[in-house]
Amino acid sequence: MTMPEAQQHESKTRLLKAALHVIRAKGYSATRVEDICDAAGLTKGSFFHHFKSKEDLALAAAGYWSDTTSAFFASAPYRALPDPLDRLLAYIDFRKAIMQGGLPDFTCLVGTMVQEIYDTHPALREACNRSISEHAATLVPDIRAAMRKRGMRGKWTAESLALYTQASIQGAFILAKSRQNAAIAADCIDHLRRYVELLFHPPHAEDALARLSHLGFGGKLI
Amino acid sequence: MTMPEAQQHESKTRLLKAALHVIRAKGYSATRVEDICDAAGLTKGSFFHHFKSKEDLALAAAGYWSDTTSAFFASAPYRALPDPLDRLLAYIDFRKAIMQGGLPDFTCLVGTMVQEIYDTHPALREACNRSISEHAATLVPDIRAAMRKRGMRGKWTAESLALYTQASIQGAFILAKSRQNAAIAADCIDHLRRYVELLFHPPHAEDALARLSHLGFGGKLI
DNA sequence: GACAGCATACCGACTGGTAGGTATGGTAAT
DNA sequence: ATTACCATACCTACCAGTCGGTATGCTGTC
Repeated sequence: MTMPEAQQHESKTRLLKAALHVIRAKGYSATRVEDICDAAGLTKGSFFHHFKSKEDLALAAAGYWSDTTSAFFASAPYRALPDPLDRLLAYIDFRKAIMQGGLPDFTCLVGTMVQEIYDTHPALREACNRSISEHAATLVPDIRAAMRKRGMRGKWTAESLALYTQASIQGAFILAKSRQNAAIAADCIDHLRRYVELLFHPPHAEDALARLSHLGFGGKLI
Repeated sequence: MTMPEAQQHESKTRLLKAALHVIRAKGYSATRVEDICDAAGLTKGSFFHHFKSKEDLALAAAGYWSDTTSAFFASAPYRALPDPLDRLLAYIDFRKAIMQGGLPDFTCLVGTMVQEIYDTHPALREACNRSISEHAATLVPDIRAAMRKRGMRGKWTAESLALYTQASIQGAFILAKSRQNAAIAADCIDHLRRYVELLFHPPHAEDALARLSHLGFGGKLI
């Protein structure tokens, strides 16, 4: 958690917001600090007054990203649902619903950056990792509660499922970028939702029996 | 498909192989052509003799990547399995098994590049897209055959499932990079495998009934 | 088989533009 | 008047791409 937004000067948050957009469009290495200044309507004087280097800005941007996104999800309406599994599924639906506008508008800043810098900028990598891991962690209580509610005896943990949702979403962004088309990302989210449904809502016994009879095992149970 | 490897001069493939490794470690924008030359043990003179620009190299690298990976998977032992679903699951197991060595060794070149350049290098983006899409397409016949074999009436298509496997794998790489640790990627692949199993091997009726009874619906069927 | 003629392959110094960062100065607020 | 904020001008390292040059073939011709 970085400093509350209200205390930051407007220019600083303008630079941060500009950074989010430009970096998501061009990647970290390819964005010049002047690109960010232009997008923010400021100059390098202002930039280097608020940030001591380009990497310092990236660190601040990762923190800003974490703060704004976590506030965004925490206040989303689906959070009010009473059932934990419903909340988890609604989270997935929400992730799909907010894929609006251009790719740089809904794509993940830290997922984009970490690919370029994981081997060369350790501090920045760790900031990205924190952002992803903390977001995933917000899903864990609901997953755990849903598991307990149905007495699940899985070979997987709530933590690993939470991280897997993030992997699916990040991968969906990569496909969307490669096709320059958000539709494929929505398809991926559908698969992710289906996975969670299958994990927690296994097919009804009717279906299972029908399927067994289709395979030649029918009647054994009855 | 680019030119057969045998016809290319050794130095050119040395540069291409070096590019695969360096770009996967540092990203496209941050790799200097001299980095690639150093890794290949050659000089810029040789580089610009074989490639007319850095982007030209990246295009060639994407083609080389497609060629070598598709040959690699086509000749993998699991391809000999008779059942299409077994082949699909074995593909997933294989993807997990080849996650060995450092991250730049098993990570995806085109998935890494496309994040940086999708908005600024259209030709390169398209090359990355071709590589991903063609690889995904190799899974479609097996998925389709497995669906037919069990008379599946899914709301999803073989193509979308094939692409989703790629999204999961790409996302797993992002998590692995952010944690500097391949183990998390393996966990993600386990979830992906579980999803495919659940899609094609729904739980046995015994389990389903047990679960229903646990929820208080037991006995209705019998 | 020797030699001319030419293409391919490679080297490494050089150039020109670029971009991160600095130095300096000006303005408004406290 | 001191400090925070921001703009302009400037510095300098870096890096994609160039270019002159060398070495090594390969091909036909006498």
